[in-house]
Amino acid sequence: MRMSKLHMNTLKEVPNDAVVPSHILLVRADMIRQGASGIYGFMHMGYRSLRKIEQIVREEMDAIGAQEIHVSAISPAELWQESGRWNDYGPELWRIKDRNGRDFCLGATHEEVFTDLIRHDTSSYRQLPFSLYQIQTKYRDEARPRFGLMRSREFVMKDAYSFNADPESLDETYNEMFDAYGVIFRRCGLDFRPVEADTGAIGGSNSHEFTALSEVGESSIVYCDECGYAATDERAECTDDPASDEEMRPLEKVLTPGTKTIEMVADYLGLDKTQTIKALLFQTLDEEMKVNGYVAAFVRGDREVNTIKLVNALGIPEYALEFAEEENMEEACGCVGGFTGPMHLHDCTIVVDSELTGMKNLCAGACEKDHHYINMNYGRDYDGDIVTDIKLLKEGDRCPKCGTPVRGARGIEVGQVFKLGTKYSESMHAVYKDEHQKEHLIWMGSYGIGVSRTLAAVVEQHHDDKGIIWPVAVAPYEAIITIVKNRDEKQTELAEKIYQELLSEGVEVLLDDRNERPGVKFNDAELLGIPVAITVGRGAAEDIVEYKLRRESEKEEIPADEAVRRAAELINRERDGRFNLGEK
RNA sequence: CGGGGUGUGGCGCAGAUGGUAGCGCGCUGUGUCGGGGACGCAGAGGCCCGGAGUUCAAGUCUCCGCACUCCGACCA
Repeated sequence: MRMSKLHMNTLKEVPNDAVVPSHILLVRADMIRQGASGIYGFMHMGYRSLRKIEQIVREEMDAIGAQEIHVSAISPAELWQESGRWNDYGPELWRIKDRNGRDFCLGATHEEVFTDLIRHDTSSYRQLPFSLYQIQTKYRDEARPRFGLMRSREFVMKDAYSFNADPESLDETYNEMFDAYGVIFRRCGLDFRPVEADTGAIGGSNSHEFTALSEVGESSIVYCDECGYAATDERAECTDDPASDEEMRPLEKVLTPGTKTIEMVADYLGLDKTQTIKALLFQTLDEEMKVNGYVAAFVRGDREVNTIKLVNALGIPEYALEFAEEENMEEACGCVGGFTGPMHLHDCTIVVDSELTGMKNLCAGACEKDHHYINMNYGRDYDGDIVTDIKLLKEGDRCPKCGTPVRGARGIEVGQVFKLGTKYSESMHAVYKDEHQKEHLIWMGSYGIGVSRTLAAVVEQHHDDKGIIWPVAVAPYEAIITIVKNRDEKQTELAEKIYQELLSEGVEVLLDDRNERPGVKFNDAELLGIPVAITVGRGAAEDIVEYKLRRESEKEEIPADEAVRRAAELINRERDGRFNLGEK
């Protein structure tokens, strides 16, 4: 590609609405452009990189025998009603009507569509197992799109679905997918961790998230260096502290004026936070998003409530739980803001973290202004409607597998795999017959990769203050030839020669033949992040060029032939990203 | 959804106390340049987000919308 013909307009200044590096750089390099909040289009450079990621995904899916298809991004409401997700998915599902008023939605994910697709023509165990996938634009009407491609309302996703005869077969496919995901993200040059995850709105029994490590990521994970355990913080089980063997002391109500927070109470009474009970008040919503109940959740004062565990314990979808409107709940349930405890509450579901049942003589709100109880004990003084683990695991807490303190990290969720089990085959009646004519539900798995988000994750992990540093495997172009002085025929001729030679070597190469000053060209080459840069300048008469890799700081003056040879060699070695597979 | 911020040429911004718009970048032409976002000269380009008010007069003041964005909630 001759850059004089390229339609591209790089930006010198940081766009005013971009805050994270991937967003800033992708916009500045004119790889993406915003259409509306959370809606982006891809310009030539960005689209090339996107397609490279797609291609890596495609190759690895094909390698494990998954078959690529392509269905519509629009699906009829009936399918979603059949599975129950027309309601369960919540406002994030982007609903549209046709001219006759018939309901549709833009596909947020395609479990229903794929299940429907195969249920009519899958009748025998002999047809199983198989997997289908597509690479397609997905739509989720996010409450808060942000950070460019990181969380957008329209995004490119690879979604795969497996159809298996039994749980063992599903396990096998799941493991193949899991391994393929590792290969895909390594080939893209990402530093990532697979972690145990919650199944969320997709459902199912078992799930792993692939998290690309990044400070600006929205996922929070914990992992154990000792035993290798890794999970999203919301998913991670917590180990309860051992039960106390203290004697139960008599319950006592004490005056604690103005102590609305755990810190204040603990200070005022001279207690450790572990001797207090923290209350969090929620309200639950029905399908019309109207309040239909209240929940009081209790954890030890030093802990945080994990709302994912809480909704799972309550058996409600995530969107149906939110913090309570305090006054309303006080009126309905008898709690008192800042002084709520597990006693004297009524008309609400009381959820008690399992750890509290073993703790003795704790301090909790008395549901009366400026008063707390001390020496409160589970079983004697209060009970819970639900008693289970609702704590958030934090850095430094004990690993649920081996007890070593875990570490925390942030990351970008670039992929997630689910064992769906029979959730969809049951609601949508997808069955097969075994060799004895007996009907069984099909076991399913679902496997997603956020392709456009992966692009953002690569940039997050590969950039410097000058711009992007693409790994060769996902670079829009692999090499760039910069002509320092366009008017110098020696330079243009040599650059042209190198250009042709690289093309004939199969290298994807940009020739910067624009009538610009060298500074502009160098800056663009670095902003765009092209892995190999060959500069044709004052040495042109002697056939000497400058050879530099974007990811390294040293430049070398070498003969043009050698530059071509070295560029082609490096690019051919790194082009498919497989050289990364040996790393770990 | 709650709380904040911002909407002014393509982009980034400035426009006290109301008087009909300016700067930098970019763009067009031209000349001098040519190894790190050059300089000179000459230009083009704006219903100041929308609507309704107040006023002799509104980018500026008042309401009401809308959009984008940040923090949180939500989502994954």
